[in-house]
Amino acid sequence: MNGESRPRLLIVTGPTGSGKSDLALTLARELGGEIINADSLALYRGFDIGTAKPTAEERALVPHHLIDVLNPDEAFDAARYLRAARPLAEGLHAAGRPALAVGGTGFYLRSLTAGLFEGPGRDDGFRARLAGEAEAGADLHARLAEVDPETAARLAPADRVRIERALEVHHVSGRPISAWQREHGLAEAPFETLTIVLDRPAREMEDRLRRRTRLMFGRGLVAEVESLLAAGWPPDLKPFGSIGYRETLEHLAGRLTLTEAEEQTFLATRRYAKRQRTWFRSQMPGAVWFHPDQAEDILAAARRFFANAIVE
RNA sequence: GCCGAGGUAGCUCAGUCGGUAGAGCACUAGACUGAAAAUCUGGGUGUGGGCGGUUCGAUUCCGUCCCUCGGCA
Repeated sequence: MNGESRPRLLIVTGPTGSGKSDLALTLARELGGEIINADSLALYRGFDIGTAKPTAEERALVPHHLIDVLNPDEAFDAARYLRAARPLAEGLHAAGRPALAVGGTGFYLRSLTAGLFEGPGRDDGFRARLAGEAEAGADLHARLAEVDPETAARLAPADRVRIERALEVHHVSGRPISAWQREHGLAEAPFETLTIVLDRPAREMEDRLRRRTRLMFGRGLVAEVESLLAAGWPPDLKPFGSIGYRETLEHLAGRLTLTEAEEQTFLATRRYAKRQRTWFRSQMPGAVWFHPDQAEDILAAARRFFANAIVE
């Protein structure tokens, strides 16, 4: 189909440590574009070293959006990401500037490009009540089976995040989440997208993640955490539960040596990279996979993508 | 050299009154619609230190050698 062409959005993603940020910076400079962060943790101010956030110099070279926009105690989720990122991408397109969504949070990227059903948002009061009941021994999975057997059958009894969300949606809207999901079908497509997934051979990733982890601790991850704590942020905030930060907190609490904290951070990062790959494979069909060394090819593909009228 | 303890999965270990073995972590595959660096699901990957003996059958019992750790010389 021709007609009104949708705004174009170039997505650059890949597992942690694949080299997304560097390549995206190159692409954005060559294309004269701007970067919209798609990393769930780079949103938080003060979490710099452990998130390998782009430096001030890098951000001076290319405009970056959605970085350092949250305090550590601010709630955030895929819906808020969608609401923040979509207007940015549309605005860049309207201004004639290539928009690049760059980051490893696959769920956010899919939400941006495929949407989320427009049901009820998070209800913290309800969540708190549920948590209390679960504490008291309530079988939430069984409860879900009564109101939404389809979803209960799909979810493992231990998957409390999804079970609580499903109960919440039913409680607030009176409709099972499975109905919302079927109706929505992840069928939104507000953008014309080119999705580039960067990846490297296992051996290479292993070396890079080792080096990356050592560098984070060498650059003062422990001091960064200490200063966040000194600023009064409690250690149970969401971003403190992320890789590198939780291990550092364990170290500061005396439960891990520095060496153990670094080793566990490395292992967790490697495991996370694997999960990301699995997500990109199954949830981002149509993505084009490259080795970051193929920068020339990627740039050429990106130029074509932004230059040509896309005809479907 | 002597005495003691121990060699079982990639690591730390459990167990087998003799019927070829299993936990955690690691690894691997997967799921994912408002917590996503989160949350969860499946999979055991093994010359049981070497050689010999007893036995229908040895990782298990016996002998011997090797190795590791500790103690004594």
